[in-house]
Amino acid sequence: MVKRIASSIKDKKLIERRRAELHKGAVQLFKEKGFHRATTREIAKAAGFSIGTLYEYIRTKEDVLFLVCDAIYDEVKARMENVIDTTATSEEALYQAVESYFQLMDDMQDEVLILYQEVKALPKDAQEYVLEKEREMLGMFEEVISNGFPNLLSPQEINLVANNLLIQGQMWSFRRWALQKDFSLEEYTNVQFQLLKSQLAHQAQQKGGTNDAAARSV
Amino acid sequence: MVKRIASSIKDKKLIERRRAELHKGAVQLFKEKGFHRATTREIAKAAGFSIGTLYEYIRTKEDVLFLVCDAIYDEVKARMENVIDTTATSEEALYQAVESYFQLMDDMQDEVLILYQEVKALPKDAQEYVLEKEREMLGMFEEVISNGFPNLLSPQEINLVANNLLIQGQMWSFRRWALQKDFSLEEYTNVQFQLLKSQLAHQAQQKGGTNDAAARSV
Amino acid sequence: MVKRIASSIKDKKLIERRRAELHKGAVQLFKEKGFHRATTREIAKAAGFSIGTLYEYIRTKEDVLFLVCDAIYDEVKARMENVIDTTATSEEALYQAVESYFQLMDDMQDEVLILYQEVKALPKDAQEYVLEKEREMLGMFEEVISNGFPNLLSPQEINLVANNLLIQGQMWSFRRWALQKDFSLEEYTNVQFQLLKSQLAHQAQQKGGTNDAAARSV
Amino acid sequence: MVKRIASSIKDKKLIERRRAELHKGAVQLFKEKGFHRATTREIAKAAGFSIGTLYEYIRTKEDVLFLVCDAIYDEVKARMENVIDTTATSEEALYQAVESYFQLMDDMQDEVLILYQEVKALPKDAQEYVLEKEREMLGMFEEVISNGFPNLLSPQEINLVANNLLIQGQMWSFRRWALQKDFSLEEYTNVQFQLLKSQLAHQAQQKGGTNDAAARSV
DNA sequence: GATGAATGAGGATTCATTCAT
DNA sequence: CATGAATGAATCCTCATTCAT
Repeated sequence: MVKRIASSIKDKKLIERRRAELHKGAVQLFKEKGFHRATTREIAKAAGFSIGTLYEYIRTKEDVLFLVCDAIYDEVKARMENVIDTTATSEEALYQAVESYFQLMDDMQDEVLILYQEVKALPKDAQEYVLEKEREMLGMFEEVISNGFPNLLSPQEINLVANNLLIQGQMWSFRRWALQKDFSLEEYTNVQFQLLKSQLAHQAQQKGGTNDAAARSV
Repeated sequence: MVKRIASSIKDKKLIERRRAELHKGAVQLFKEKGFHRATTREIAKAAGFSIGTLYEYIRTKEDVLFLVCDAIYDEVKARMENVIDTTATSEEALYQAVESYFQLMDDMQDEVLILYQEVKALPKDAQEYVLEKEREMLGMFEEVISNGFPNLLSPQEINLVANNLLIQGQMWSFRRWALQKDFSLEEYTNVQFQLLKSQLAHQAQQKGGTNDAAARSV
Repeated sequence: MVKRIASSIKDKKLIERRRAELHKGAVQLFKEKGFHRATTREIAKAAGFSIGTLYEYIRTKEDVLFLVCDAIYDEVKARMENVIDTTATSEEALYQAVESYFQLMDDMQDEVLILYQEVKALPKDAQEYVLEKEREMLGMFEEVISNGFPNLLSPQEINLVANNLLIQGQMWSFRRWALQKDFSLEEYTNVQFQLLKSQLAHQAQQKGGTNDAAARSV
Repeated sequence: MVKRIASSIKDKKLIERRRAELHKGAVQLFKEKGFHRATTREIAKAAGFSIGTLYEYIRTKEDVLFLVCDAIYDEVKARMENVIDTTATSEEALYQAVESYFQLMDDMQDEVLILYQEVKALPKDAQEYVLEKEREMLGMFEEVISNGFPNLLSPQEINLVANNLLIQGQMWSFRRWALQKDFSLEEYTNVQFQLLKSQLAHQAQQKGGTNDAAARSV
């Protein structure tokens, strides 16, 4: 499942270091000009090395984009894993997850935007790889939801709520023009929370269960 | 606010006809290869005329993209106006609007995808124009919501619910890989409805109002 | 067997004209710098058009080389066909053929040299095509020899004599440094003739045939 | 006339050893890809050392080619000197020389091919050096011919027969596609012998000399 | 109005060579 | 002596755009 980018450099540590520099420069550059308008020379410059050196660490321009996308998911995963307890049975776990996720999307706004706008520029197999990563994220949220509110939602509903949450986080980045002038991140998080709670609480009510977490929590 | 694409052709009818052909060919082509990978020659061919003729109806390649985007919004607007009654005070009006909108997003999946992936390739002023169109859409939904459920939600909440609905329609297209294998459009619409209703009903309940539409409707 | 080079130009006549210009410029250039050292821009310039125009008539740099090689064989074939009578049963026919061939090799010295030095730069399939052309040439000589001196030589001997003649013509070009300071073309032709005659005459003698053309002719 | 390739290494033995490795790897590589398509990195790898080390033993890529060409002539010379007696006055000496030479060309097919296809890639002065080597070879053959058959042929005829023999040996390599499917090396040698003898015998006959070696030998 | 040949700026990629370790 | 990371000039090719017919 892991996709490796070939490099003619032998020193593994060096590859890692250089690619981190590359990632940083490229994100900045892609944010400004987009992937297509950025030339390989500009990418090299932004990363702080020569065009020749750039090509010691990648094979094609598309590799740079993939490197960026891959690194984004690595960081998202790393940060979410620190925060999420997929076995916790409390509603708190869900809220905690959502809050952390929204915070993460706020921290990585530029990266998320790039992800949204440039994936289709990736070669087909890399696109597939990215989708797989998204599916992992989705699975994580589904788990948190179903653990937090067992027996409350149908699998289909869980799936949909997870999808909704996922893109609500991402839209904070790609619809910033619509949201960030009316909401602070805290407000955004709170209101989306409130609406989510309403959904769950009402569902719980419908089920009639009085000992139900969602119902109580409202 | 309306942006006009210059053309050296005088006959208005002809321009319209040609641009319709252009739109159709271009959408198909952009769906397959994306805007950047499509060459002007391919665009001309897909539209059924020569490269020389293409440039009689547009000035730059970006114009083609803008033409496509513009036409999308024109159609969205036309179809939504037929269906939406922004003055209706019934919850039904909202549900009606959402259902129509989701149906529209299903009909225009390819176009929506292009919109999502290629706007950043537009020149800045055209991007601004597209954002304005999105704002109009947003305003429309806000109106339907606030008319359907007066006094139920705060302006901020209305804004957020409208944004959520808008992208829920669009994600049916751009997350089709995650949604369309688990949902038919009808199912998708129904479940999202249900969740929306839950939100509104629960909000109504909180407000304690017994004469409230949302509360009754559940 | 015919290999076509793709072109985006529709006018067949134009293609032919332009490619003739291309051939002429390229031969001159390749003679001076060799194929590898010649840049595509230089090729375009030598042919009298822009780099963009060059690529309207070929797809890759290698195509230029193939075009040149192909044109060489076309001309060789055209000129030899005018001169050779493969059905003639006279020794004169052979001598006539050889003389014309040597003259041709003299006229096309630069082209022959290019052929010798650059074929291996062609893509595999084009190399195969060139070999096929050489085989045709070989067959032509074999026919002239066996018609000119029926029953004198074994097929193997015919094959070898044909090969010898073929490269004796070509070496006039590629070993010019060794030959052209000691021989005029006429001398070279005469001496090689004389040696060839000796071979045939002696073979005839060996066979004891007194009515044999080769024996008498000496 | 000897061209020295500069090296920064002091140890003469080491230089010689390294260059032998280099020669071996390079011939193999050039045979497969040709000189131009082979990169210096590939050359280094084929020789079994690093790119840095390669450049300790040569100064430019062309040096590698020259090294190869030079080594070829060294071996040709060494092997021919063992075999040829340029003072012998017997026809046998010539036949002996030719047979050995053809055998040598068979043994060094790949090298000969490289020589034919890549000399023009050498710098001008190196090309001159190679020509000089060829002239030496030519002189050797001329001597063997004129010693073997004194007074039989004019200097011009000797020159031409020598040239013919030389390239008949080489064409066994560069026209292998035409020859090696119809002839074994032995057959090729025998038939070319026979034809050569015919020439000489007939010449002798013409001269009327009855005590002549060539005439008797047939 | 329509056509398509011509243009050349621009961009991705390669690779011979160097030099610090 | 050996290594291999770094360099950037050089090169092939593409493609948006123009304009004469």
